[in-house]
Amino acid sequence: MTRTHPTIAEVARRAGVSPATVSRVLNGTARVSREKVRAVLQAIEELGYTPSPLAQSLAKGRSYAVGILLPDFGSPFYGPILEAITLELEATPFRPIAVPGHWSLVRELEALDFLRGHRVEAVVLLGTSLEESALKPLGVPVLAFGQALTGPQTWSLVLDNREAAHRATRYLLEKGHRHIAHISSHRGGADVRERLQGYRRAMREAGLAPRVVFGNLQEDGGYEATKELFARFPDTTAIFAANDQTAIGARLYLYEKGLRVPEDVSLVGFDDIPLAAYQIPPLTTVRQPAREIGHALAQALKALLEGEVPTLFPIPLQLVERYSVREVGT
Amino acid sequence: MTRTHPTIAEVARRAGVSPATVSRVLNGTARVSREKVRAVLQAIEELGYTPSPLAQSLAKGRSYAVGILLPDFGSPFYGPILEAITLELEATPFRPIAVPGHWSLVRELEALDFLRGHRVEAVVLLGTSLEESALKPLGVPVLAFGQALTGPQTWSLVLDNREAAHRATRYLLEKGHRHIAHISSHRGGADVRERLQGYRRAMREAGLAPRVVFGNLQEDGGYEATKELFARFPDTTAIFAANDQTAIGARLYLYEKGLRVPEDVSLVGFDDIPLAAYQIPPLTTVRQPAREIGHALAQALKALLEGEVPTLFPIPLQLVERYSVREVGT
DNA sequence: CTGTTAGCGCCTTCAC
DNA sequence: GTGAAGGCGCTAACAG
Repeated sequence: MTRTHPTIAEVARRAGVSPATVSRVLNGTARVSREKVRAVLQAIEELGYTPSPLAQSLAKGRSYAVGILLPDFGSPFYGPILEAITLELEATPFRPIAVPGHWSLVRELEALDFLRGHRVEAVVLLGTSLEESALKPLGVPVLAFGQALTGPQTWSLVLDNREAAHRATRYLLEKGHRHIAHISSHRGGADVRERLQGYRRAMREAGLAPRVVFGNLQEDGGYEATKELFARFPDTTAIFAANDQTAIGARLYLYEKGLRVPEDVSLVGFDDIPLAAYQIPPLTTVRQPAREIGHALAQALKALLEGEVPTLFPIPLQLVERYSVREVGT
Repeated sequence: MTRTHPTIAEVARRAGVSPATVSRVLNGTARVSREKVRAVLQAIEELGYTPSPLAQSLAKGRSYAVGILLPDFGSPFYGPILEAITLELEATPFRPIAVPGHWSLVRELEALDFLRGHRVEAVVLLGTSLEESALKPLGVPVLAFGQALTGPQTWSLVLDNREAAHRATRYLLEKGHRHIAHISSHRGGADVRERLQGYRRAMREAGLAPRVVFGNLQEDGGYEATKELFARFPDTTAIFAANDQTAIGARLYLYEKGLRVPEDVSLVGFDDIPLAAYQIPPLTTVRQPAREIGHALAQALKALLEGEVPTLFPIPLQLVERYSVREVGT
């Protein structure tokens, strides 16, 4: 805050009008005579005046801020979603305050406190694992993605992870695989658990024993989990990973062990992060379209902020067939 | 902004003291008797009171906000740097306002206006391509990374991109490569241009003709640029890409054309994004350590905000040898 | 149409 | 130690 910021009073004085009039031309709150408008505009120009959002918020009684809670700014999945939301919000008077929860529940709660303190008018939750009760004190509408939250003033964009994971596993089954493993995680939101359930169901239906190991949803976790996987189940021919980063970590382990993809081991990811299509071989994965998700969320957000009830029609999850899966003889 | 937020006046009334006293216990501005402290604390607790940063900022005359301008929330390189800075700022009273410039100069200027409007107390520029003159109206200290800016109240964390690119190219030269291409970009900041210069110099010194094509610093641009590259120079045996994303795009093109890495074509990237180590084969690249960069920036920022002069000691750029380069016979 | 008067929620003198 | 005022920059009635 520099002392060099002119205030509305200075503009008023220079234009020979009252502060209220300046405010009026600024906000179009009421008609002002052409002459005064000109004078005000000119004064604003000359002074390089910009209204202080701080003061405006205080006076108007609203912050025009919306909180966006995501796990990590560096996430190749959530980063692009945040980008998409931000882009759409630019055309509105609302300004996003993005805060990372660093994959930790306490951090997420702190972040929520922070947002509450800043009087955000709505909150978007991306991939959190919050309890519904934690949202109570917020007192503002909440939009969740990655976990289905219910409750008053709470809406969720829920994609059918269970079904998609089931389909992905069946896909592997149909390609003739029998020894299919899943790399899940204890970290992450409900979506990750649902993928595990979808996998489990498909395996059960096929009369096969599930083989599940756990990572951290990051590349290193995928690598380690795969190491463990092959130590326990050396005959695994296909891996379905809970997300692309995990799949990419798995890929490296396979590479180092001389196991070819897809010749020796088939690999399926989840998310379709930008880099998935650029893996070697290009990764077959379940696509969660960041752009569309961001769009849907932003639309709902706008509705919410205008006091309307948002419509969150679900986005279909599609398996994108690339080249990391091969058909095997039964 | 909900009407349900208790104010300092309500706390005061409930505690049987004056608002000033509540403020004092809140900020430790002056000694308050033990009893009143207790009463105030209790009232705060019972009411679930949280001070409004808005009002505090207005009253104190400072925003405690710092602006962070980056190209894109989805960037695998800048995202992690933002994450690192944010993490370090959490222990301070300052709150980052991150805004994406979307790789466009006008957007960057708009973002600057936005930050100025919000009275940020300092600005961090990540990978922008702003003119020094654009910073003038900001009126707050600026910290730049990715382009060396000079001027009053302006500091830059400058890494020697030219030298690093020179070394990367020499590395390829020493491995026996002669037909070395560089994929640069017209997009991006000065650092990208400096890499081009470093490459050019190394080639010149070796008496070789440079072969340069341009992408957009994203994967798709790397792919296209490589296509163009091989159309024009089919005998290329090594590619030095201006960043990892470009290298990864190049990698896909090579894969599709049946050119093996590193057997047929060697590849070197720049940045060492998290996924670089997980490419197949793991990508040899010039490491720009996100964590350290974030740390250095955050430290300088703190110094700046306390009115000190920041010390921005340069961070060395190291070539990380992995497996995407092979030695060829001369 | 436009100026005056009150705040928004909080902090900071200034007296007591 | 503590309360009463005044003000941060702006908007929103309220009178003309």
